[in-house]
Amino acid sequence: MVQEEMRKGPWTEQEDVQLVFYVKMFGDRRWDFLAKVSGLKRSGKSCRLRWVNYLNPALKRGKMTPQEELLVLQLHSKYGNRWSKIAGKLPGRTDNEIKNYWRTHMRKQAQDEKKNTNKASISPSSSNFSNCSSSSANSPAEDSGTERNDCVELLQVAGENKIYEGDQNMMVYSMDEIWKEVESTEEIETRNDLPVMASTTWDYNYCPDSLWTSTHDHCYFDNHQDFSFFTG
DNA sequence: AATGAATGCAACCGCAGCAGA
DNA sequence: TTCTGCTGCGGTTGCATTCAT
Repeated sequence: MVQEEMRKGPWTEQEDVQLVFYVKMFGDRRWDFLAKVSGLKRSGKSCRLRWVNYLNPALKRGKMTPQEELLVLQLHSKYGNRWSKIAGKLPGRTDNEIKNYWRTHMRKQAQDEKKNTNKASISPSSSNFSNCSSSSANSPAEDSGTERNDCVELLQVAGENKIYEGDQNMMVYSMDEIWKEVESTEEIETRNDLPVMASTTWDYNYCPDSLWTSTHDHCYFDNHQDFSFFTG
């Protein structure tokens, strides 16, 4: 058999529409199958990535809020570079997004530190963010309690137990509330002994899962249906 | 206005883990 | 038990946009 050449690189609008359609139809599993039936000349892997990082309607778009940024810093100090784990605590954010954010953050931090060392004699106080995170870039701390306190402290410095009030639509959480949220999800996680769902699949309630679950081992695809209007 | 540097983000790659045959 | 294919993860790259000069 001649292997059909796979497309790579940026996705077109047409491809996006097509992928969304088929994911809605069959759910966000069995990516190889989806890639085949959709007629997209993409690998299953590529389709999954596109969906998870961009097309999934559960995703939040736009900049991270200060509380999300703070949470990322804290969770990173807890989990290290386990981005999917961190993303699991930030609904609507992807591991890729967090990873990118972290890289940017680290880059900024490195630059700031460079600057600070240059003028250390002038201004001895470095940023609170870097205090909070730098110690743990590659060594996740076991004891989250102290980090938590550090961050509460950080928040108090920033704004008396409240974070981010700039946008009226934005919820205002205390750090305790955020941590309660984190801990409660962990409790459920350990109690059920189930893996945390990646955030990107949360609230994916319109997916007709039954199309997959009817038979777990085999995917039945109704070939009689005409989807050619998409590929045409 | 032009251009080079910095930044942000989407996408790819390789690997590990898991489940089914 | 071993093999194979699929999925998901983390690291990395490359391109487009923004910023500074």
